[in-house]
Amino acid sequence: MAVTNHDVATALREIGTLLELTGANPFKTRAYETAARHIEGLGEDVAALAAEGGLEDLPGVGESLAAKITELVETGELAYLDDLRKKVPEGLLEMLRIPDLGPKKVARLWQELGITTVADLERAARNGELHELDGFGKKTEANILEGLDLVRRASARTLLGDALPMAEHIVADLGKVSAVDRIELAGSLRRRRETVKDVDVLVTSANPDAVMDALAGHDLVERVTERGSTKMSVLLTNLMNLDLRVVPKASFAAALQYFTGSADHNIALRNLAKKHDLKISEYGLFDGGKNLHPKTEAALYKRLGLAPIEPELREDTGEIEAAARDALPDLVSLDDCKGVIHAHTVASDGHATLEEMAAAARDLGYSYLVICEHSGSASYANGLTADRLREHVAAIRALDEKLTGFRLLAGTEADILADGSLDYPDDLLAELDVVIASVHSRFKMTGEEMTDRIITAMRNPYVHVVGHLTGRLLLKRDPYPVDQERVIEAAADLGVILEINAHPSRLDLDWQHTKIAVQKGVKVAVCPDAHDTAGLAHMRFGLTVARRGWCEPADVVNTLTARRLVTLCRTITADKS
DNA sequence: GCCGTTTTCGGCCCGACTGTTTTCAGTCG
Repeated sequence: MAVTNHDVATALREIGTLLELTGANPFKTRAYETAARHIEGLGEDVAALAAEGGLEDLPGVGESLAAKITELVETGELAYLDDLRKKVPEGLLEMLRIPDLGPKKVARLWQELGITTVADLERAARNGELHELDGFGKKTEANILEGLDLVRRASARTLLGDALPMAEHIVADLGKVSAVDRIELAGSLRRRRETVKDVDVLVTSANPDAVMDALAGHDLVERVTERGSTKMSVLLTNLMNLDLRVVPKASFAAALQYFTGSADHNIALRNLAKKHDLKISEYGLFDGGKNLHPKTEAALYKRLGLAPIEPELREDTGEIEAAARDALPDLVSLDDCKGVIHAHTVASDGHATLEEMAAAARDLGYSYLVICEHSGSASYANGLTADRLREHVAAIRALDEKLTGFRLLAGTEADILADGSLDYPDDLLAELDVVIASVHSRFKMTGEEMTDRIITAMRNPYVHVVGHLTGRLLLKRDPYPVDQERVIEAAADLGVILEINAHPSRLDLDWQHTKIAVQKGVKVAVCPDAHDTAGLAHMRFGLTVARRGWCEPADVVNTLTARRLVTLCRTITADKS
């Protein structure tokens, strides 16, 4: 299997981490991480770029890294990484996951006490061997044991779909506290990352202690882990960490920008500030010793010669350069979406009726809903045989007739069989308004077989949309191997739409490939994959992917009216026939 | 290891908090 951009980025990151553990120059380790990030966000194949000799044009890639990347993509191996792996015990990487244990401490535990695994570490901590070490005290030893316990109980990351509602609930409650002046969610939640490690909340207040007391007493707070005069950390009941920062009123905009991140975006922004002889911190934008106190984030960006950058775009993947040229996308929003595509009902594995789903979609302000049940091969999901689908289409048409001011459209989420065919006959598919084709079985093919399978399905004239392209379940199941770039090329070529499955566990396409797809002119459909009326709210999470993927309204087919969506699908079929 | 509107060498974002320290290193974001 060819070496992908992701493989290269992973290898470079591992080198960075291993170098940290060997006590290398921290700027050298950072260089590996920077390069990894740029390669992961790259819109083209790094192997192809290596073949053309263009690697050194990439930001963060110089002579040395270009040689290593070339070796990796040409041979599938990297001697430098293999050597590092031989030098550094594998268990040290696992130890780094423990809070407050960083590369320096782990390296000392390894070199001075011979600790190479988490099991060694726990035994040594319980035996009181750690506090003998210079710079390690009894408190550190106890914290390591506590951290070990936490790592075992908590998953490292939390789904956006779980974390965001919880964080919004806490922010709303704190907002009612009289000592709170302004309060905003910051960090990766504000950027709407698909999974998050913790919650960042920013507050201005004349009485920080009162705010901290209120947080400490909140129902969703398990215990306080850190509390200073401007910063507090708590462990939430779901074992997520929440950081609260209190800043002066005049610093709010700078602090919001700062604590929203990402770290990479902020580093790039600070470098840009330096070129303007300015300095940025969470307290403001400084010209010499003078704080310019930007009133809004937009004002801060403007002072640096940049158009305002939406939080979802702040990943240092080209947004700063685009802002400098005033070439940022006009991001799609939920309000732009006129209709919902991809919902199930009791006919397959959903929990609500056609009537209930249609009413719920209309109540949310949408003007149409496309019903897409599973097909017969998805027997586990009570998928519809051809005969049952014919009856179901008739029921959808009949209900659509009765509804006023709202359209109910007939679709399917048909299984893509192992050979790339669908399990419905063409004459039946031709009756449907929207045909989504998805892989739900036989995940263990090679990447090449899987990619061929999906592209074969896309060539079927009646297929309008490819569902959840990689089949990933966030924090649970890795994507099956599929060459997403090749599928995107095929979609551009065939005019096929790619689904952004909006279920919080999927968010598939991911935002990185969404960005690549729309850059190539591919349209996307944000699909809640709703199995009940509450599931229609997943649209919100799908939109975060679209926005992080630089989608404008015209890139997203949900912004079309029902009539225009049906016309688009007919055109796709006609163009392929 | 990368990079240059001052630089091909000497920088590399910046600050809060904790714990182990009597002035600071490590970690985190």
